[in-house]
Amino acid sequence: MDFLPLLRELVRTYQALDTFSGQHIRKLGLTVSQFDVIATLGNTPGMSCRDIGEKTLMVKGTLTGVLSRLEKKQLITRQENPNDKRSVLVQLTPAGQRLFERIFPQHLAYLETAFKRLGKERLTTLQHQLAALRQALEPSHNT
Amino acid sequence: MDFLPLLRELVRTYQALDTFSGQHIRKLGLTVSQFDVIATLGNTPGMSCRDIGEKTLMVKGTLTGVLSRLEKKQLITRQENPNDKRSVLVQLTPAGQRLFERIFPQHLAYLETAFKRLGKERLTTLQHQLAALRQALEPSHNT
DNA sequence: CAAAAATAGTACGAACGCGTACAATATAGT
DNA sequence: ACTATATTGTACGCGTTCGTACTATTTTTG
Repeated sequence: MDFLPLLRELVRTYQALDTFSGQHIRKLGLTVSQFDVIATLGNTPGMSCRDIGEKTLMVKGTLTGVLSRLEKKQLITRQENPNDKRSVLVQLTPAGQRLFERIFPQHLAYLETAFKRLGKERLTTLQHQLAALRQALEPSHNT
Repeated sequence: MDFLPLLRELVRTYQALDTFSGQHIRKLGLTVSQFDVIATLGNTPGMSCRDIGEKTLMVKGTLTGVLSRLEKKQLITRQENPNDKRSVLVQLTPAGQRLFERIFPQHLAYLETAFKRLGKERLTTLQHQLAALRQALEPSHNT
């Protein structure tokens, strides 16, 4: 049971990130998930739900709801994709694009205030160590 | 923006842990949150909501709902605390205790299959590095 | 002691998050 | 071509998560 402290620390750190990020984003009028979608779609010609889910790490069922709320806010549009009628082309509206341009750099700068305290070196190390842990937890590794 | 890959990896690893743990727990008939509460209360004389929240990293509002569902399943009881009438004493029922004894060691062993792949050394290192990141993200550090 | 501030839980609404089931379409296998 | 299978997205239900407001008690303070 040597791993329990690490397990707890992982949860706490994740929560700390979510709180830190979320407090700022909520002031800008979005949720973290909504921000992630806006940030993903910014400066692109649009993407399918599948692609957005891959980038934002949301499962498709979750994404449907988030997109609907963004659509209601008139920040994105959903159009049919002529090449594949199963899929949907999601794009920022002009208002969505303006919002993106306003808040994305601002939020990145905000995040940087925290991360710059850790050297660039440590960021990479930590990232790799997390990846190793993740792989140990992933099903492909459990065959 | 050097930190974005780390940020993404943190989320992915957290999700991987949740999925890995959750798949097993759901088979045992509980959610991860419910399991956390059961595991926390096991082998104790009972605790207040405040203490449970501290151990499980749940905020009190979340805990209320989780406890109510466990109460409905007759796995815990809520009793008045005579010393402080604001607080509540939460305890496992006999059924809850039996469930704890049955699934807690089992789930620990399950988790260990993943964590044992990383040396004990790496567990500690990772834990400390996560703690450093968390502290950079916490409000006390932003004064 | 009396008023003010802190603490313990609950209530409630909004949004996730995930698993499952489903309909529509596309792709493979034969 | 035709059927079996895979993929895309939505619908839905359950449980969580969080913020805010609220009640009931301590505890602190003037």
